[in-house]
Amino acid sequence: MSSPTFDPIQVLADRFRSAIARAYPEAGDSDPLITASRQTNLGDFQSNAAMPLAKKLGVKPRDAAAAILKHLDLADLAEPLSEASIAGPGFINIRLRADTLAELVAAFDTPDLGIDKPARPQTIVVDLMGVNLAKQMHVGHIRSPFIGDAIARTLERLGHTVIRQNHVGDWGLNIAMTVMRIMDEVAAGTRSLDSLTLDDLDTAYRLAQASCQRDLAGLQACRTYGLGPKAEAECQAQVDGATEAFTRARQVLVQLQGHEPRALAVWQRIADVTMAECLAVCKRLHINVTAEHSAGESTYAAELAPMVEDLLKRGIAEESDGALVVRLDDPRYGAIKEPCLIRKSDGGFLYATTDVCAVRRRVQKIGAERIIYAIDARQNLHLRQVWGAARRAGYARHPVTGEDAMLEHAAFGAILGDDGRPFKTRTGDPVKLSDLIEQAVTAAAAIVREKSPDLSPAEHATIAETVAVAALKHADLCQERVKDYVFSFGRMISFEGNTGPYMLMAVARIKNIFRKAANEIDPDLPWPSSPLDLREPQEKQLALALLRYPGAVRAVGQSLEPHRLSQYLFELAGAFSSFYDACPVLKSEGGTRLSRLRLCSLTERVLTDGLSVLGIPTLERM
RNA sequence: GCCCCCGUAGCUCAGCUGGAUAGAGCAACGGAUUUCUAAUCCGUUGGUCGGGCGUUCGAAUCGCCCCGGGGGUGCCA
Repeated sequence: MSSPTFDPIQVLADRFRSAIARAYPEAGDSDPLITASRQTNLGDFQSNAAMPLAKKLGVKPRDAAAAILKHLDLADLAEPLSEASIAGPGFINIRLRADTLAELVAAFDTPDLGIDKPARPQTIVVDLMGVNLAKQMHVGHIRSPFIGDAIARTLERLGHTVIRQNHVGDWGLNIAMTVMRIMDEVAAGTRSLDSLTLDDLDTAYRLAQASCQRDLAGLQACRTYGLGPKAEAECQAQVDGATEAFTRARQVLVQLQGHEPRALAVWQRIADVTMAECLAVCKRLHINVTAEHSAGESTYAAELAPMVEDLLKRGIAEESDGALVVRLDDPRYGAIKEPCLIRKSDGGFLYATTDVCAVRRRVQKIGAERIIYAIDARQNLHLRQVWGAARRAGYARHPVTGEDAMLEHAAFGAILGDDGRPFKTRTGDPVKLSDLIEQAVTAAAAIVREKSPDLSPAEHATIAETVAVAALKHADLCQERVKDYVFSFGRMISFEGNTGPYMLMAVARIKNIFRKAANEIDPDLPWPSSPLDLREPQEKQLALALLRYPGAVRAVGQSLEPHRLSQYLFELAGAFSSFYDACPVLKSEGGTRLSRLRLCSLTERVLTDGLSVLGIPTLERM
């Protein structure tokens, strides 16, 4: 739990709780309902306790507020209370004393910035990537790792044990088709495995898909409309060819399943090429996903048949039209009409089979008490089916706690273009991720060169890279994840408003103050521990904003919505900008300067820490 | 058909377990710079919170019914 020493809401809640208990002993334990005031002209905090209390006891709300006030002693914390502190139907407004606020900020000024370890850390699996072999990464792939990594970092920051899982799509018939295609090309001497690139694979993947796709509709049309023997023969040839290719692809899949060395070598090469690119992108975007987080579908392949046997034997799975399903009508399993299909009538397994198997491994072997899926919102039904099946099978029951793991979908919407339709290039192709990053870096570089001409080209390059990455990630993470959002290159890279560059700028300005301070001021000045003197309104507002940090991080841990932290950080940066404008730091003197330096330092630490929790890198200067 | 998600200012979006006159940013307009980065700050203009009914002292928030948009829906992943 949170340490009560720095949190004004906790401190006030304690006082209100006892005041309420004295004013209305018959009321029992009543929530003081302390919140930060929305209008700062009325106060810093407010209690909404009087209204529900009055209702419960059948008295007038304002009378209840007056009674609470009568028993409330905040003289050491807040500015004097009076009748005027009661507003509207019974709100009680509180303004903290500057010295109290200073004490709270000093208590908050610890290495962990008010976020202490949980009494019992949880083991949490975050499913956050899911790239597919042989497919070029495009913008559609980016939300999962952005959001998933931010959630993972948040939970780590809160003291939990987080296991990232990159659920790589590296198995199944689609992959076998590509393996077949590459094997054919190698056999024909048109392809060298050594020089294989992801672009090559992307092309091969698409060609392979097409070659296995039987155009039955076309053939039917030829016959129906009598398009002539030639057209019909061509269509027939296509269908025959596709049928043959499809059959061969199935054979390749069998070879892969049997670890046939030649097919497996090609598969391994495809996996290596894809993963190298994927992990390089992660590294460049400061996404904490590395090789050790890979848990591809192929690693579950051998477990599927025994698992399905287990389900069948225990009567959890049943046959239906030749297929094997797990029914989920029971409310305990989600009350889902559509059953979870785990084996096709031809004996093949489906992605649901693998996903059920993944729940089992994550809970039974990894020990997950909570599994979070940072996955496209469209997968919601699929996930609920998988969870229902896993719970029904007992796979979700934690071996130690004996309780079902929490299974949560951190769903996200699509990235749209200006036209409100899914973000595509002018030609209609998906936007390649590497192209998007390059474009962002180029745009950032142009701005940095213009704004900071005094820096070296090497510095420009470094800064542009970081600004671009921050802009991209921030543009995604500042939005409510479940909604679609409109991607705007100009808005993202802008320094105005709630953007990555604006946030980096706030950090860089503070760093700049300390750079100057180191030159112009005795470096031994005791600002890190000097008393805070919060006399200006901007100083108070900044202090109040700082104290909200732990709550903002916890809110993300609970809601799995990183935009809440982003929103908070933007508000903190705004409070700092107002402070920066109104309160000179280096030009002030004595205690004021020391106090302001400490305030700056704290702000910088919170901003940097908060951005790092979101996975956004910061800069010393820009 | 059934299920899920979304609808807040001209645009892009916040709005916490229901709380006061619904907030930011952009755009528009007006100010502030011999200044620690003006890449900023301060102010003005702008909204029947998709519509209705209900619960409540109090609803953008909770419930029900509509309207509009998107998505999913047994043998692809």
